[in-house]
Amino acid sequence: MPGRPRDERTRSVILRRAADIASLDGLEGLSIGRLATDLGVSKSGLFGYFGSKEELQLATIRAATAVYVEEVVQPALSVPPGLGRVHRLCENWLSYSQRRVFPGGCFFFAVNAEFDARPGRVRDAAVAASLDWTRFVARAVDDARQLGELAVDTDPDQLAFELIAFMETANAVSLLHDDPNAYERARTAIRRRVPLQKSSQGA
Amino acid sequence: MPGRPRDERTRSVILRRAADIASLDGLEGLSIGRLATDLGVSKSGLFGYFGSKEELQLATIRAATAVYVEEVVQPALSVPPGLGRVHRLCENWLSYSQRRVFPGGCFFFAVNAEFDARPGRVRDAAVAASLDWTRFVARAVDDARQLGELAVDTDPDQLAFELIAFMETANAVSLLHDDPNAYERARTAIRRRVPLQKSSQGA
DNA sequence: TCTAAGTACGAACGTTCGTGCTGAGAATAG
DNA sequence: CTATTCTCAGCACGAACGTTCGTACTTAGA
Repeated sequence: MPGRPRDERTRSVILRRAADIASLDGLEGLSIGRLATDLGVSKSGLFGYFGSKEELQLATIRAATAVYVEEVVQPALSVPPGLGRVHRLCENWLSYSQRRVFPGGCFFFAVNAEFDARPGRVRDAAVAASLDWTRFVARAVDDARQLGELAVDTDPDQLAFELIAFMETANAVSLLHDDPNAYERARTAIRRRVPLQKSSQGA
Repeated sequence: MPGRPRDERTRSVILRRAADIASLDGLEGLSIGRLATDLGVSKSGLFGYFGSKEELQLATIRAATAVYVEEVVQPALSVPPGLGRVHRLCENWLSYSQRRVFPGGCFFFAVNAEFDARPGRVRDAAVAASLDWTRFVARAVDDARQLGELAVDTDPDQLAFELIAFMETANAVSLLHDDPNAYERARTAIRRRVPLQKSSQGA
């Protein structure tokens, strides 16, 4: 049973690179031999860290999740609940995608599209991460609603759907058409959909 | 019939199946051996139709484009320009995704996400198809605007971005979370963003 | 009927994939 | 110091990949 007691720092270096590659070529396009060559270690040595390709893929998703939480989620939690947090959340996401924290744009956009029709543990992990994120956005929206900063009859899931749609499409368009305007389009759409300040129609 | 290229009907059967597989597993996950086994022909025989994997991928994109045009674009052209056509376009797209014309949802959503960061002819073809579609939607929106059915200061590219965002995200959410509500969310978002009938705020 | 063209086949090429096994060398315990 | 443990590189394996090749078989035209 290999995989466990190895150097933790080396492991995280491997996984950070794995996430970069996966954002570009997908988690299937990520091959152990190529990753090993890339990092200047042997294929079997790297393999020993994980024990199987599927474990490597799952570990890569966990590592990417940590980056995502640090880049997008955490800094939004430092803002009090309400519209401010909603906007901060969206801006963090757009910045995370635009700055190419992963060279292939949002890691999860790539992986979700790759595994959305392939059963297995990797898909399950991707689905769970996506669900967490969707709920987090909906919660932030609902907080703002309950604080009276959005109309009482606002459907948090519906609004979260629309905000996520703008963000992910900005990511997609920017990558595919190398069009930096995509992010400004998303920002415009978000501003149009969600008021910047508390409106006068609170409950 | 000497001199004729290989049987055109067989070729299109191959490509239709290739598009189905690619919508599920991507154009890289589409392997010649598997496709041949799937269709009950020899690998080399199938290979002879295309000459290289890249040519097979390009031909598959062309075949999928034909399906897309027939399912989404053509029937929208049968309704006169204006808001009606815009709504028809969106509804055709959502129906095409929801009915799983390709078993993995929208073929182009899968392929675009797969190749958005990989240079090459396949990417170029995907980009071109995406650009055509985006312009087609923006044109339909602009037609409606010029007919006075949308506010004169409507930005067609911006609105097209938002509509496409709703549609593609419905496709993604439906696949990943097996959530049929996703399409209704998109329809709700579209109705909210684009009036069903000509409003009173025309130019 | 004979010939030429052309399709589709099986076999095999070299490469890369994921995955085991083995053995050298470093680290650590007594 | 030796003895044990752990890590990683090297090598080999079988399978699958895209691709090439030689060759039966089919068919059109002379």
